[in-house]
Amino acid sequence: MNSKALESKWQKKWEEAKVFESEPKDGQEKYFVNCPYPYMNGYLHLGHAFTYLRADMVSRYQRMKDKNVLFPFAFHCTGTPIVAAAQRVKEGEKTQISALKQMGLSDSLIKKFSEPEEWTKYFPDKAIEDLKIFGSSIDWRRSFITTSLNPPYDRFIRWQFNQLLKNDYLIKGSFPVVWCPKRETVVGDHDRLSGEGETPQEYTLLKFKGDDDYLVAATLRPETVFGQTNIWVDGNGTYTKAKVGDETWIMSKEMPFKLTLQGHNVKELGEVNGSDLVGKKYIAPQINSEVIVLPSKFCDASIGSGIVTSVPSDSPDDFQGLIDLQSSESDCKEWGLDYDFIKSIEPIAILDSGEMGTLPAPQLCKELGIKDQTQRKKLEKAKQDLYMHSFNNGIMLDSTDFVAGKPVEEAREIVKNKLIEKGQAVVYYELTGPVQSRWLADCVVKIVDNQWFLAYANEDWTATTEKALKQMNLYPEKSRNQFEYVLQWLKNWACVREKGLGTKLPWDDSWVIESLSDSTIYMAYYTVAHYLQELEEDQLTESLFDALFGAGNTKLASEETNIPHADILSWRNEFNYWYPYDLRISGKDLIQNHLSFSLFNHTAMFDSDKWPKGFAVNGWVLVEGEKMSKSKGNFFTMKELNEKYGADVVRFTLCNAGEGLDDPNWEISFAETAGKKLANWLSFVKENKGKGRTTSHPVDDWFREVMADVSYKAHQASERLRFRTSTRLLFFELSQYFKWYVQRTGEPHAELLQDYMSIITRGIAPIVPHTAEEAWSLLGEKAFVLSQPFPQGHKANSDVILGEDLVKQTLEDTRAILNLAKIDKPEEIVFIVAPKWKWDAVRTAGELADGRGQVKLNQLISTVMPSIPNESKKLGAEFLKRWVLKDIPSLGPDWQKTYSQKVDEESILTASQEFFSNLFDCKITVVNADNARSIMVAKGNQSSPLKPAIFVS
RNA sequence: GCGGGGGUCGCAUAGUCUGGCCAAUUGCGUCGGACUCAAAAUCCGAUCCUUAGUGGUACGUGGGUUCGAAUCCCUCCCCCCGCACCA
Repeated sequence: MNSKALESKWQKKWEEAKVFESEPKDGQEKYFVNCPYPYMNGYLHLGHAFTYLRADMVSRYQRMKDKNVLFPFAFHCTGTPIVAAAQRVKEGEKTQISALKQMGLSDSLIKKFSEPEEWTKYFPDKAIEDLKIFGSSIDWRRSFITTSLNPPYDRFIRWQFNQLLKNDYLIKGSFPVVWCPKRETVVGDHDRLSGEGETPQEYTLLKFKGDDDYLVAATLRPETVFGQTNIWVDGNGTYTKAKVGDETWIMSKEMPFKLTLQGHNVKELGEVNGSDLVGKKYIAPQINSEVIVLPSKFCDASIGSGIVTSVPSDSPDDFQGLIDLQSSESDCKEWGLDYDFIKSIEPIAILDSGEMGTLPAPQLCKELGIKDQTQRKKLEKAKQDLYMHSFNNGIMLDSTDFVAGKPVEEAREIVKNKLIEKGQAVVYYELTGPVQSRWLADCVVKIVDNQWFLAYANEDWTATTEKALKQMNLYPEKSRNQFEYVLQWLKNWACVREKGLGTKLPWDDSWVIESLSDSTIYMAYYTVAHYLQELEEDQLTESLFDALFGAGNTKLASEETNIPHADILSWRNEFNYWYPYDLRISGKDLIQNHLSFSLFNHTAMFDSDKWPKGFAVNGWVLVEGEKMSKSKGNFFTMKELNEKYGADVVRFTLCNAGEGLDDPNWEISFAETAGKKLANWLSFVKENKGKGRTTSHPVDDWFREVMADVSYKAHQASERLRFRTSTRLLFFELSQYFKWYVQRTGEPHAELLQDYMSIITRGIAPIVPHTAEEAWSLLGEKAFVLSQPFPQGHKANSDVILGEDLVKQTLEDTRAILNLAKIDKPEEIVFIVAPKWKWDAVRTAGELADGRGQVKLNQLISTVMPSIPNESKKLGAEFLKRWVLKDIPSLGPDWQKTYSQKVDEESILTASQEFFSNLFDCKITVVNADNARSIMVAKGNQSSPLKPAIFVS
């Protein structure tokens, strides 16, 4: 039977037996595991598969630990990407349509994809298919999609937001967004022709007071106002004069529109030539002294106001502009400027930037050899370097008044707020870079009023959430630092959008709840999803959700909904049975948003006994060490992988790809060979069922202990979700031991052979469930292996292990010697074991050893020498010296324990004589050094306990 | 820059918390051998240097602590994740 037929055979059996349809069971401990639902704008890929495999392995492992396991799954459709993509299909956009074609969709199907609904139907179906073929142990009855397309879930989210509002977790404010003026709409990354990743950036717009108007200049560095010496304008440009509020401002032509979008009341009055401004004087903010307007070539009308405040001490542009003017009397004359006055302008030191000094801009310009202000590239770099450097290292000088001595990072906020307070500046936004919408318009920043925020910055809420985090299990534990940091660092989250699929805000249907905010407590919904999904819309009342998930009255809910009271009670019990969830598994990128949001919302919505119990995070799947991407051609969907390799191979290789926070690395070459390894296991089981000898052999004890030991370690690893370690131990290492065992005994003992097959089959069942089921049935078992106990084992008996280690070590040493001596066919091999007196000496040394295992040589010699036979006294002294000075340091602190065990080297090696002689095809002699033949005495003197001397000829 | 995680024998990974039993796990690759007419598969052995074995060098760089460091401390270099309206 090929692997695919085998896999679907077992999937069908599981489905028929409904083993994954989880129901509460009194008296059985539950385990609820889940992972974030995928976004439904495409097929599931290798990256999804990794996280979902982890969830599935945990789920199956816990099942084998006799837990009642719930593993549900759902589909995320909230947000703009689906809507945007559907819109593109509607508009007949080529790239979008060819992307769908590449997914293998037919033309007629693609036509339907102009409606978002089609996406939310098609891809979930495909995802279910992929995950079923993958062998996922999911309770599919509880699945659903998000958004208003699914009324029960929609009502659940509405209930959640009503609760959040009622309990003051939502606050209102304003928020800057990227805006397309042509389409009059917010522009997300998915709606851009260019400028992906660009965001609104906050500037401080400084106001320079003139006789009857203001010049305005935007800056990212308000703390540098103390160093202002002049103002720059484009002398050849044209500016606009406009009424802003009650004041008259002069600014770039583009700016009035931007100001309007940012909530200002603007009325344009007319044009002003830049040249008319040159030479005028205005009062600069904060320093309240007059500064002169000067011409420059670097003023950019598309950013800010097209007017720039000049701080030559800390801005390379400003410094160079000034130098250029000061070195050209003719230019000054042309602009009608007083050359002597211009020459008298000097940079004013305002901050100490450490290694760059107190006048960093002049210094940097000199260092870089900048000649004039037209060297844009060099100046741009200088600006970038200086900006970062000062921000991180700068300390404000004493002359800077109320921020003296403060780091730049702090001073910036303080100065900005002070200027705003005094009416000398306002907050103003620009984009971090140009953005073009797919409606071919240049985008700008718009301030959205009435924006709702989830108040994650709220200190009380944060404190409660930190408490919840403290009680959680984290896998790996070292991710805790990151979580702790994020909880502190999270700001209020703008949780509603103007467009996209989703749930409408209950009290204002012009807003849609955004995708990260409608997915924070839905794990609770899973517990009763299969009931709620069957209800009529008018039954989905607030009182029902209160009764199920909150403190609501079940009788009241029953009356309002006409749902039998007993049903509501039983649903409520089911929620109480499963919740809280035990583990949520996701990629590490979700620590800083989704997982933390989820924790916040749990503390807001539920009592502490319903707070999450565990998070597991993992890295991003790499393919052959590279990031998976469509452009690199190493992008794999679950569908194609399932088809190409079969589920168990994908599971096996993905599991082996990595664990912990590191990025797992999936290797194609391993996937190519892994199928054989699994098939080999099945044939091994088939061939060896019921086989084995019934007589006993000395090495049987060893193998029994090894199996217990490996099982023990694998169990420990699995408890920590380290399934790769567990698989390596059971599937690879244990089979190495088995090979050795067969080598040693010729034929394994029947009972141990059956144990061996049972342990591995059960141990790999969470990882490769289909292969394991098949193996289990080949072993003659009727029940599913998925409900068998996971191997637990115990710590090994070290005496037994040590004896066999001696044989292994001796074999390795013998091989090494034969190899080095270049002897292919030895005639005789002699193992010369250490004499009794050496053992006695070593044990005595062990008794004399201190806490660190150290032994004083003098003390040892005087204690041991009397009992060493006369003829060996000289040898004895040498041996003791070597033992104390060389061997002990390399053996480690607890070396005594090893040597205090009962090991009879002579009899162990003698019992292995046949093994060695078969292997080397020669005579094997084991002899005690005391009885060594004369030619071997010298060799025999080299023997140590557990390290026999070896003589080959 | 900030916060977090890393850099290990051709590649990839374990070991680091709790220093010594670590020349260091496992997979892949490579080389040699067995089987075969041959190949694939499978099995056995080898895979830092040196050597009739217990030696030398080595876990990003440079220092330090220690009898002893892949493991602890400090410097520097490099890589990955996140830094928000994107799901």
